[in-house]
Amino acid sequence: MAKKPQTKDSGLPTRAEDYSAWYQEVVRVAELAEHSAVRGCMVIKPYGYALWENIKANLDARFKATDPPHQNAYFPLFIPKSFLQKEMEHAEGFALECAVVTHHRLTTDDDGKLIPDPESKLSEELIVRPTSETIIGESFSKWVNSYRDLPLLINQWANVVRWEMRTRLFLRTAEFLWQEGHTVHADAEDAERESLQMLEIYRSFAEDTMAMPVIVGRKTESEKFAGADHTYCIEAMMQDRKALQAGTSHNLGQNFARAFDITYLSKEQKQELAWTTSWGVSTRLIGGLIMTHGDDAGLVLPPALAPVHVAIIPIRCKKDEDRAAAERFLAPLLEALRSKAFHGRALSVEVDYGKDRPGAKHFAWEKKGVPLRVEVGPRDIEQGQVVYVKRTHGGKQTLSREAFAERILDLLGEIQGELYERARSFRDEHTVCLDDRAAFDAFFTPRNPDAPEIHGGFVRGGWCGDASCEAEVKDALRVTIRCIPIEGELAEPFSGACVACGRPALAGQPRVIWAKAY
RNA sequence: CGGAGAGUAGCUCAGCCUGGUAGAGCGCUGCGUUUGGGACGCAGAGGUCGCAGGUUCGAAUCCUGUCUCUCCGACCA
Repeated sequence: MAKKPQTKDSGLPTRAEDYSAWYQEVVRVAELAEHSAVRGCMVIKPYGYALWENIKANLDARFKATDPPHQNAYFPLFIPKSFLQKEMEHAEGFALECAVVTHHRLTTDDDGKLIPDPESKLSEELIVRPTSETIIGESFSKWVNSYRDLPLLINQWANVVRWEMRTRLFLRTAEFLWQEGHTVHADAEDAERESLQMLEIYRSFAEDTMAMPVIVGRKTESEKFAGADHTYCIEAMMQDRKALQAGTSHNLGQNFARAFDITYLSKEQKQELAWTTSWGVSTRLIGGLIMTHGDDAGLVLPPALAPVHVAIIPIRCKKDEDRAAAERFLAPLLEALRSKAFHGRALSVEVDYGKDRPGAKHFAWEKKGVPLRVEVGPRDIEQGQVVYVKRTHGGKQTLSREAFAERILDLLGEIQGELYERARSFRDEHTVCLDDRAAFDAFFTPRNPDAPEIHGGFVRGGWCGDASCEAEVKDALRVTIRCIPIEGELAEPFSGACVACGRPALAGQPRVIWAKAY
């Protein structure tokens, strides 16, 4: 393992020193996940999984709250190879990273070692799902008969496997957890409406719940999902100024309906080919959360998703009578706090009666990103007050016990807002409009190529629309077009030149977002 | 999958060059003293040195193979 530089404050490498080491240490010290014995796969630990459960609960409610609502279902982990064969463009997109099941039984060889039983070779190999369009398409072709069956709006929460060569906890693992929505529509307009509706849910979840600002856009041909007509996405900027695709929504057109014969009888008594969409977000969002809000002291969590909202650290609680006094003082406070809810979730409050000294407890909860830490000592009990520290600022404040209980939702709301604002100004500070290739190259080139410092960001620049131009930039600088913005000022048409080649930018298209990406 | 680095206690690492049978700090357990931002004393537990072969009287150390992780590329949510 590479040597990890340490700072004496937090024991963590700093982001500026070594961003990658910082990320990995935050995942470790916050007890989110660890590497498993299986190559490329992670163990998600209870605190990390609690975060995922909160993400899941929030999104699940949003999916079910649409009109008409989406419903959850579950489809098999294994996909017959022939299903992938039916939509080759899609299959080719995943071919390089598929796990293939070839046998269904083990036996022992002459040395007593376990081997796949040659007698048990499958007549048709099974692919561990890298995504489920094909197997769900097969079901949908049976479920959809009439225009009355449409729209069909299904989501599944599942694990998927993509045999990645290079993995990083949460950001890219061979197996990951996600949700994948799959829908069927009577016409192109309704499918388009659906893919945009789900994109908007992702945007508001990212911004309102994760406090992570995103750019809403469309992928270029070369970046879109294989098999889709077009792909929408939300793109966020991490603190190393690289882009993270945080969610995607695909309008699949009639590609999968054609491959899997998803047809319906219309009102006009005609057999019609349906239109489908798919959309998903994954445990990668947790990586995004870490890299959007984390600081050199560790994880920082938005209150809307934090597994623990408030950590209470009693001072002097080892002796029975001291602990009893603390418990008596805290009982009404805990009751008041736990009866409240933030972003639809009851407040989670932990009292740390552990053996460590108070300072050690502060550091531990700070590393875990808990939004508010509260300190209650004998002096506070005497005066009926609590001392609290916001994770976003660190200064100690004092409030009466009752006032704190009354203010709690405001405090959490302030933290939620501060995190969003901080992330948005960071992104805006590192987003530039450029029209000149030399400036573009300089922007994306580190001063020290041997140990690249954090550099670059988002460039808003013109694009001629030519894929070979994209390829040339990617080859030269590892910079790609993250998206073509479709919302707000960013989506205003641009009539200048392509920042890469100087030819006129595509008419009616806005400046596109160029960046290095995860 | 290419290039580079690294696998020794839960974590961070020393020991390897020059072979002689396992170390430190932190963490963990017990007892005591402590407790308002990483406490201290005493006593303990914990490692077939990534794995498999080989050389040797003897391997953490030398050789071969293999697996895994990290970083940089290619590919990708």
